[in-house]
Amino acid sequence: MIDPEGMLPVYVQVADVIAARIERGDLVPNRPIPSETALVQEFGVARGTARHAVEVLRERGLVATIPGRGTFVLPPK
Amino acid sequence: MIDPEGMLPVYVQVADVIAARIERGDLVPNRPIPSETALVQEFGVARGTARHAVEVLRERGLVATIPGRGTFVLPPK
DNA sequence: CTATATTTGTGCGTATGTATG
DNA sequence: ACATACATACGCACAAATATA
Repeated sequence: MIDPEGMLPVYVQVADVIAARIERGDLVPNRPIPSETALVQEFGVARGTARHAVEVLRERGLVATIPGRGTFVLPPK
Repeated sequence: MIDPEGMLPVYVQVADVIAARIERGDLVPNRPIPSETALVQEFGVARGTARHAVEVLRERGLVATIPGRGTFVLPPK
C-alpha cells in the first residue's frame, strides 16, 4: 500500500490515499478522517509522517483540523 | 529516581519501577496500581509517558486495564 | 434520577534527538 | 545543508466508563 522506496515521499503517498477516499465518497463532508493514531497504525508510519500527510490535505483544501477534536472533510466548493 | 538522560526511555524506567514493586509484593494481585494521574505526580512525567509505561506492563503480562476503573495487578501464572 | 468525582480513552499541538539519503 | 522519517516526551482539552453521593 505504502512504498517507502517509492518515487513519492511516504507522507504524500498517505495523503494521496486519503484524498482518494474522499474523492470516492469513502470519507464524507463534515465527518472526521481517521485520527493520527489510526493513520499511524493503518499505514505503519510515524506520527510525524501521519501529521505531515494531513498537513498536505489541508494545503489541498480537502480537510480542516479542529485542535483537540479531529480533522474533518470539507464540502466540495 | 527517573533519569531523563538515562540509557533507557523514561517510560521503560517507570515501567521497571512499577514492575519491581509488583515483584516485591508492594503491589498485590487484584489490586490497582496507582492511577495515571498519580504516576504523573510521583514520577514527574507527562501523562502520555505514564500511559506508555502502563502499556509496557500490559505487554509484559503483569497488569490488566479496565476503562473507567483502573489498572490491576494480575496474579502470577 | 441526577450530579459529581475518578480513571481511562482519544485527539491534537509542540519540541527534541537520531538516522538516512 | 536539507528533506524525510522514526522515536520519545512534554502539554492541553474533551469524551467515555465507572463509582458513589
